[in-house]
Amino acid sequence: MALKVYNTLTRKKEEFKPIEQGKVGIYVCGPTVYGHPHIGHAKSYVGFDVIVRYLRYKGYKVRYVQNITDVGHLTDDADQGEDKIAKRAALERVEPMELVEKYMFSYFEDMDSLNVLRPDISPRASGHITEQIEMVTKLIESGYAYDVNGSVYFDISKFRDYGKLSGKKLDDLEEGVRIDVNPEKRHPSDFALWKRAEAEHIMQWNSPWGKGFPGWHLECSVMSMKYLNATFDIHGGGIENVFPHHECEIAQSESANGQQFVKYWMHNNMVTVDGQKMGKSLGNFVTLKDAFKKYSPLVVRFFVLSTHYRSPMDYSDEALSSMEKGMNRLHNTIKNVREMLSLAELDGDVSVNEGFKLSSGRTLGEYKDIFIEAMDDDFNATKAMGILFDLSRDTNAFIGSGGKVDYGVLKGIDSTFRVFGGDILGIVPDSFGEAEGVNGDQMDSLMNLIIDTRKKLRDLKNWELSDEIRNKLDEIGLVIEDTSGGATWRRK
RNA sequence: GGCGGCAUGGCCAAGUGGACUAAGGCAGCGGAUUGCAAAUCCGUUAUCCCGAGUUCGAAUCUCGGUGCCGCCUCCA
Repeated sequence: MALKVYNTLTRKKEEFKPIEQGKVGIYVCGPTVYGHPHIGHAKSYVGFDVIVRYLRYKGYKVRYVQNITDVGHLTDDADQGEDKIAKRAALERVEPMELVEKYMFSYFEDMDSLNVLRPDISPRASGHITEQIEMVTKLIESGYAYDVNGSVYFDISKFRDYGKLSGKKLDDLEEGVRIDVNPEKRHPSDFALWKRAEAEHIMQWNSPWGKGFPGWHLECSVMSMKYLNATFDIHGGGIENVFPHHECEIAQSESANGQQFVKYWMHNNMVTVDGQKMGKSLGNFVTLKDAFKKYSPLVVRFFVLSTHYRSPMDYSDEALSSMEKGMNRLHNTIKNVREMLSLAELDGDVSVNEGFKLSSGRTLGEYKDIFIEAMDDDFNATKAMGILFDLSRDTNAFIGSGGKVDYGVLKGIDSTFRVFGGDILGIVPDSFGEAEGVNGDQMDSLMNLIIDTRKKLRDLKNWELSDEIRNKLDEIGLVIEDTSGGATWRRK
């Protein structure tokens, strides 16, 4: 079975073949840290998290680089406008780098909550000014860029392939210009590699062209090539960055090196909120911190994965709460399995039995096959998640079938959930933690006491009181389930 | 105006020519189980926006509509 990846460059699914056998270099456009991360960040970075996790599962040694943009991203991509960081810093009355620290931590905090693994390198644009200046120099020397009054622009007419990623033609672009053309540019689509800084601009560095700061597109080229290679395997990002950002990255990188920049371009789709585009101007931004007040981060992750990474995702309360119920059901199955298993393992080691035919007719080995088949098809985590639900139903039927349970099968089920649900999709925790502030053992003892007491009441057929206890516990979020084998409890 | 994408059951969402008599989740309904609940299991709820065409065969390809969305300005 071969892994297939949809490549924006060719607009086709292609078999994934890394440049260097057994290794993958992947660069994903990171956030511009001038505000708290929002649900769009979750879609993007959870999506790529699963991609990276799966590549590792497949045995690749992956180096995952994701930048932090802390300078140069203007409020207007036509190279006018203000620097987003500087603007926001002025608003919050802090140093730009203070602002950057604050929101970078906020970003990592939320990503950690979403169970997104940290990139191997999180390079910051402001930490790579020297390298960026070097690249601009190289482009000027080779005739791809020109400097005007202390700003340097990339000369788009020198790069024949401009538009190969986005499918745009230069002629068409000129037509639709809705913004004032910067008179310094030779062609309206020429883009800034280096910007002259006005005296009052807070962030500026010395350069051969005077004081200034790097253009936004430059950092990604410089940092990806520094930590990966002049040609590397995967470059990812949001679909809205295909043009102009990634197109410009290609132009400057391939001009500088005379070789292909990226082999596979991967783009994830956008988020809408209640069917409407989420945008600053529309004021319908959902920050992750807000979402987490209502839904656990794992629910948000679950929700993100319920839509394929290349499809748009609509955020709504209805969708989130239906996901929450689904996730709880899945987790519940796994909790039951682990409980039974831990009891069984008190009596000695259990060896895995993968060959057992579950009631769907599938064995665990077959589950593994179809799961991998789904993931191999351009990381179809949505389909893969559906397979986990199939396994959940099979598991429940297996547990509830009565008679003696083969613990080897249970152990196989548990490890299947751990690897596919946990390691790869990141939606199944290693352990289901206890509520904070309450000692787990104490809580268990307390609940066992209540369960024992209720059993006595129920033996006396005192339904009224035993039901009252069950209902009251339910109200405070503790669910008692009376089964033929005795009562169990769980948190809602 | 230019370029690109999407349209699947009540809702969300996989599936891009033949095991689809269309996954999975949520919601609903019927049944099993239960003292009653809960949980769980079983069954049940769609011919894939409209029209024409290609094909032995189409949700899946082509053309023409209709609707929505994205990029070309902010934003992952």
